[in-house]
Amino acid sequence: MGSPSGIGKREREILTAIIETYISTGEPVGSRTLARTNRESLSAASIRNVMADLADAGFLEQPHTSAGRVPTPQAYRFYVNQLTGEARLSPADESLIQGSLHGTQDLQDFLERTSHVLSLVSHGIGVTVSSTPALRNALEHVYFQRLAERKVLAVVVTRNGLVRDRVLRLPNDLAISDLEAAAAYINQNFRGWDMETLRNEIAKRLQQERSDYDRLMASVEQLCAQGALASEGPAQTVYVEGAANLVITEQDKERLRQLLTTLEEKQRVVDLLSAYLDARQEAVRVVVGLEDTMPHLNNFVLIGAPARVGDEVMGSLAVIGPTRMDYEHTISAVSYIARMFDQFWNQSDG
Amino acid sequence: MGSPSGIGKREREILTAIIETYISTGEPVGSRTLARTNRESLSAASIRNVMADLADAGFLEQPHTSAGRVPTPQAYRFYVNQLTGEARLSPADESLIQGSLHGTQDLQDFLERTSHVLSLVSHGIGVTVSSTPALRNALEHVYFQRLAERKVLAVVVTRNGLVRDRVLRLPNDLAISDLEAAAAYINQNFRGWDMETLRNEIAKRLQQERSDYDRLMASVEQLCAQGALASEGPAQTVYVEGAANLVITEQDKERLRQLLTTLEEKQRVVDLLSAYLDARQEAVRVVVGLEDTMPHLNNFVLIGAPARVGDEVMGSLAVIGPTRMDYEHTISAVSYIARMFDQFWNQSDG
DNA sequence: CGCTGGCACTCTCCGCTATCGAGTGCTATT
DNA sequence: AATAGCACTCGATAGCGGAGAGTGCCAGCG
Repeated sequence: MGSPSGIGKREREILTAIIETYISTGEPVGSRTLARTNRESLSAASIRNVMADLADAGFLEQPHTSAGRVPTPQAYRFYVNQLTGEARLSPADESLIQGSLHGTQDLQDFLERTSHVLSLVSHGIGVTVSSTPALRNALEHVYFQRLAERKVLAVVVTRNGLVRDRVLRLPNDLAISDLEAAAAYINQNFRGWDMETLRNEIAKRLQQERSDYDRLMASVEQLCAQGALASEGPAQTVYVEGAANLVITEQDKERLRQLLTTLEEKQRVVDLLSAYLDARQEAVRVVVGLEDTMPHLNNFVLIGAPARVGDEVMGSLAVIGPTRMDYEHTISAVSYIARMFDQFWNQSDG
Repeated sequence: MGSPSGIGKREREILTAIIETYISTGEPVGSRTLARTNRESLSAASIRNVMADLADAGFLEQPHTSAGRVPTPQAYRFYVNQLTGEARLSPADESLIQGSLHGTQDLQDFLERTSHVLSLVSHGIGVTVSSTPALRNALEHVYFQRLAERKVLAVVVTRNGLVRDRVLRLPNDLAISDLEAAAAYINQNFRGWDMETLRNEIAKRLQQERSDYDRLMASVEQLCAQGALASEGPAQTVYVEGAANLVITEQDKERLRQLLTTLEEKQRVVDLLSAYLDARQEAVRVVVGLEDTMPHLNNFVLIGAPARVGDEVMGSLAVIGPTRMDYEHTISAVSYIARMFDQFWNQSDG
């Protein structure tokens, strides 16, 4: 994949040069201009030959006959693979990120700020999603508050510091004491449990011990049935920022509209990230070729990483940007923030 | 204002006709086309005369000599004033709104959905903001959860159902029992209090009774100092949706970028709404001429209303759209949702 | 006196054509 | 195998001219 058979050093160098000039100029690059700008000057004609080969191999395309060549997704993949990944973030960007994230209070806050600063430094769209709580979603504490007749506020704190609140409408009214008992029962018995298995366990116990705990279990069951511990919760939080950057990138108005519409449908964004970002992988991942899953997103790349603390995945952060973007820079930014994330929570949890 | 001196019935009718055709076509309207489409057919020439007068009076403008006339902000204000406000929302829109808002759990949820549905029915930008809690912000319940050493989660439930959570870093560690005592103290003594006066009262009692409650009051004070009951809280929540609609409206790319950037800076949006939406007023308010406060927003209108339950203002909802938009329709939509808001909370609180 | 029709004039928009520049592919040459 | 030259293609740009829409003004009609 990284270096397909039949591609030698000369070809690789020229391909890289083409991609880099295309990224910086945005216009199809022709043999002549390339010959002029390139230091080890080969003649334009020789470059033409190489370009023809590269086009045959699927790395280059022509918008139309007699225009310059444009890199294909395959070319970008090649390019990304041969990046060293050693580029450092500029001090200016580092301090911008530090500044934006300073004083972060909790996960939601962090994700919101991150999506914003990502869009700033990458000139793309910054996207963050809190991890689907279905995975490793441990209960820290639950607490019920009676608001009105048959109306209860449930606040669930998960181990990773996510707070989820939800107003429940119950079929029967519960007294404050019932609620307190239910909360105490759940907190004592199930702290640290995964929400999903917790609900199953409660259902099971309900069967077995119906006679004993009758009143208590009835309350618990009623609360659970109304979704007090729903693991879907109020869906994942999704933050998308930097739509303005899209305007610069995209010339086709109709497509721009579609892109914005897509980004506003949060579920689509969640799907996109979860389709490509594997929670297990450690490093930054670059996906060229989003058009497979999302047709409007041809000519866009996803550069993302899981946001994790130790082993626990709390969410994902990503930049969606045009294929012609500064890869090294954006990759460093994403990985920098991902590292900051880990550090930040370790330091403040320890 | 509504009918400036020197403007008679004929002028009013023609002005209205001009505005309406401009709204529906989007193109400068000329005397000939107007003469053709209008039922009580005056000749084009007569209309020209009237148009010249209206232009002198500041209601119409010409993009260039020998183009049609375009309404000025002043014309829109006239137009909006003479609307009866009797238009009903179409059943389709009503059910769209009902459907989108069905199953709403809490205020944040409501505001988020509202901004979305507003953008859908108005083809503008839907904006909602939760009211600055500085006003009438009564404490319902507070609850503390120890997360780690010197790290405490504070969850504050306000009387209107807003839940605010915040992670506090304390200078000294507090035991779980300290936290429980502090919460109990606050809940018992200050339920229903305004957050601001509450903090002052605590400071006062701290002075007086230092000797007695020493340990308890120390905890309480520490928690307050770290902002457990901060009335600013994590700022107002702001929801902006429908950026895609902006794309259709706006032709100038640079301006589009600026608009999107502005809308992403939440504070700007809050400022905008609070500048024009008076919490005390009951009805829908239409503001033509946003360019005074926000230069990029020339050619945009704000149609908004406070979201209130009885006397309490919980937030505001608004549509920002191009000056040429369907005013009657949007006004009904905004007012419909504002009414639904009141109903919804009355019904579920009662 | 107000309304109307007519006329000359001014713009913008659209399509057509000619031209230019950048780029390609092929072939002859070193 | 690399290079230089040549003919050809295509997109972008500028200039031109006509069509359409609109205006202002003036003279005539009820």
